[in-house]
Amino acid sequence: MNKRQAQKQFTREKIIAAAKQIFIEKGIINTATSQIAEAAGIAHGTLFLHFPNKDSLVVELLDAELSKFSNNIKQLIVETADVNILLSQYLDIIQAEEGFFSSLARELPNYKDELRRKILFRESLIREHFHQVIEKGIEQNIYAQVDIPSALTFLFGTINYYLSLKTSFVQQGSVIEKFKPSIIKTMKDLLLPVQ
Amino acid sequence: MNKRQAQKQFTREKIIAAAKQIFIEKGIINTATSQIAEAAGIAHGTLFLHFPNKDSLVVELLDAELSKFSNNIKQLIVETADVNILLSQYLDIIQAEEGFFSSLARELPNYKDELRRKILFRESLIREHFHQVIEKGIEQNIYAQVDIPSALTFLFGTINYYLSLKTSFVQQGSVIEKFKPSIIKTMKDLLLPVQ
Amino acid sequence: MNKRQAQKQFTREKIIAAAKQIFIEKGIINTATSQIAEAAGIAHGTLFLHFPNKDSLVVELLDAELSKFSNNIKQLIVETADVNILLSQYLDIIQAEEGFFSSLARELPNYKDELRRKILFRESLIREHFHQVIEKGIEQNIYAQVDIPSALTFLFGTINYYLSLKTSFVQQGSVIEKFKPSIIKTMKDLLLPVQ
Amino acid sequence: MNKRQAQKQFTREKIIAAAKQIFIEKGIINTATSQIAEAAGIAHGTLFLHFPNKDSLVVELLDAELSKFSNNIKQLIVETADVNILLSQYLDIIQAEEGFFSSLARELPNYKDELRRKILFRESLIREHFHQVIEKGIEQNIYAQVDIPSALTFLFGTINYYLSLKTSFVQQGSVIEKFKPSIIKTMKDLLLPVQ
DNA sequence: GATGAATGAGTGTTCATTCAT
DNA sequence: TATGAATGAACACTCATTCAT
Repeated sequence: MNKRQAQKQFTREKIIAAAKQIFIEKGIINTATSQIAEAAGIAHGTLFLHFPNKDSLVVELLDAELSKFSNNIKQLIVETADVNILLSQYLDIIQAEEGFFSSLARELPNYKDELRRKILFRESLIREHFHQVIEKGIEQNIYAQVDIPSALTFLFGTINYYLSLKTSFVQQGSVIEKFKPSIIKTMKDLLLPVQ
Repeated sequence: MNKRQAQKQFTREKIIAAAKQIFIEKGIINTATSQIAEAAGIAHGTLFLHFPNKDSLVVELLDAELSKFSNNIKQLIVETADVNILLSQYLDIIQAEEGFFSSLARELPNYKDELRRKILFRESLIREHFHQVIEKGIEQNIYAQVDIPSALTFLFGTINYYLSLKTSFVQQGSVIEKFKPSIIKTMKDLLLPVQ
Repeated sequence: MNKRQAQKQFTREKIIAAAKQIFIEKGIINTATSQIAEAAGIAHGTLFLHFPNKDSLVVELLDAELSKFSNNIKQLIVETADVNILLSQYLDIIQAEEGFFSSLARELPNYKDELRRKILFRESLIREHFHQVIEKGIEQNIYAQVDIPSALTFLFGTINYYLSLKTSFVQQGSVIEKFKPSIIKTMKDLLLPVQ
Repeated sequence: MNKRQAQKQFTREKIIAAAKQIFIEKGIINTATSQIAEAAGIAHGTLFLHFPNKDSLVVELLDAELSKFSNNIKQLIVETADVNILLSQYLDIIQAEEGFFSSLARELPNYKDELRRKILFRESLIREHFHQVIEKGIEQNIYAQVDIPSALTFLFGTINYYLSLKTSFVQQGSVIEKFKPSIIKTMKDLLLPVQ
């Protein structure tokens, strides 16, 4: 990559970085593209040189971020077969980018169909991993015979709820950190085998 | 109340009614005040005679609606002591106004602090009822010794999740109707006493 | 009409008047709506209160102006059966609003289909009158047996040519005035009966 | 011309060729310079290396094209002394590049003074040829004693009118082809000698 | 000489809110 | 009290032109 390309890549990254920062702070939907450009230290028009429109910037931003996230999760999966540990580590990863996921949870229902589908598809891949681990646990009589999809919707729904209403649950600091024990405990209760 | 006051009250109610309709159909945040006024059959400026700004209309609308909802719930509570029945009826009430609650779930995270607090406070009252019923059940060894607040956050979080992403879960018809059995079943599993 | 309506009407007319002025001076296509608003002495947004978009302002402006023009022509028609007189008076009417017709001739080919059709339809009505007068003249052997539609296209095409390239034909003053004798003379030559 | 100069010349021609194509398809005024560059297969900035600004590209393009056209015409002139034949062949040449001349007719009135003057000067050269041929015809009593400049403005004005409003006269195919007979017939009528 | 990323003023349009009627 | 015309800041997006590489 020559200097030109590097420079372009750098600008693109400045935009993405600024957009991500703003996304975390106040969401993208209610942020003007001019503000994003200003935060990135570039001219307003430059933004549209790198992204044909605001939507595609959002798509790219979320796609990149969720892709990183997915990769982290995948590695995790391979290494553990215990739901509690998996869940604990999953929550840690979310917590590490909690501002991001909180904004995502807040804005997700307002995204256009296609983008929402894209994001929910990524979530479904993660659910799949949880599904397999729980399924094995049930086979081995470690876990109760719950309906796994329902149980997972409870889990993901609850995490989404905490994230989207984060500011109502904590004044500062991490919601996930605060409620992690209770989330894990409740999942444990739900999976507790009948004795 | 004299005639003038009655007239004023009537206009106010027309606005609220129109706003509610629009709120259900497409949410309030992305609806222009002029459209609300038009739907109410009043002049645009009249709206601001009754509400100092758009936000306060939303506050009033939601407050009124949730107040009605709360009353319905309260009656319900008195009459039942079984969580399953309570939950089933609670879901029925939500389903009866699913458009409204779906919009609410979608927009809630984007409301200003005060309004969000108000709405969550109402939710907390309902949680309280569930809490009491479950608590009694635990005392009577009918339910497992779960952490009640956590269990309830799972419940309300999940319902919220279904509602806010309604269009992703069902193409048409009711999400609540579709997932009611699985919600009830999973809560049952969660409360299942160790034997 | 109460004061309110009168005021609104007045504003609308201010916009139309300003737009017409600008239309004459430099054309509407290359004029920003903000400039039109400024010239009208109103806020930029006000313009869109009276016209849903720029196009509809142009349509209204042209429609109103051409309608006035048509009415003038109609009266003329009734009163004369001599092509030379008719043409002379027709040119006078154009000359009276030459700035307007010059801009129109310049911009017409660049208008959207629908608007262009509308305008050409009005022109066709006028052609119709000329057609009838010439037809009668031919029947009475006053005029040569020319193909009337073709002859009229020559006439209207030529007038259009002078108008659209006005600034190339005269530095100041009226093109129509300048070339009126030659236009009339040439039409006369064209209609001159074989003797 | 060394290799570098040759290369430069080649690039310049690529730009002109691409610009011509676009000019024919949709006109230059409403085409972005970036699109022209893209069509030419060069970088956007390169365009401004060869032409100081968009206008001068248009000037060059039209000048070159009209120069070729003029040469064709000149040859024609030498070979014929009959207006009908001359006109017929003139229309054929226009028809052969009708897309180009249609765009030109549409955009001409909107060009800056200097460019318009340049183009009209070329037209005047062609008029000159027609003038001479008609003049001779009049001397030989083949044609009526019309005012030649006026008659020619009728001719060129009419052709311009057909070209600039081409899409209103034909849905597809050539306007010139369609109206060639009537143009020739009407000119004949106009030049018909009094007997 | 060629590149193409960057610029920034400009575009048509929207909308919560104000205020004279 | 009710009206609705007016406001003007804000929005996403375009484009001729510049200049470091």
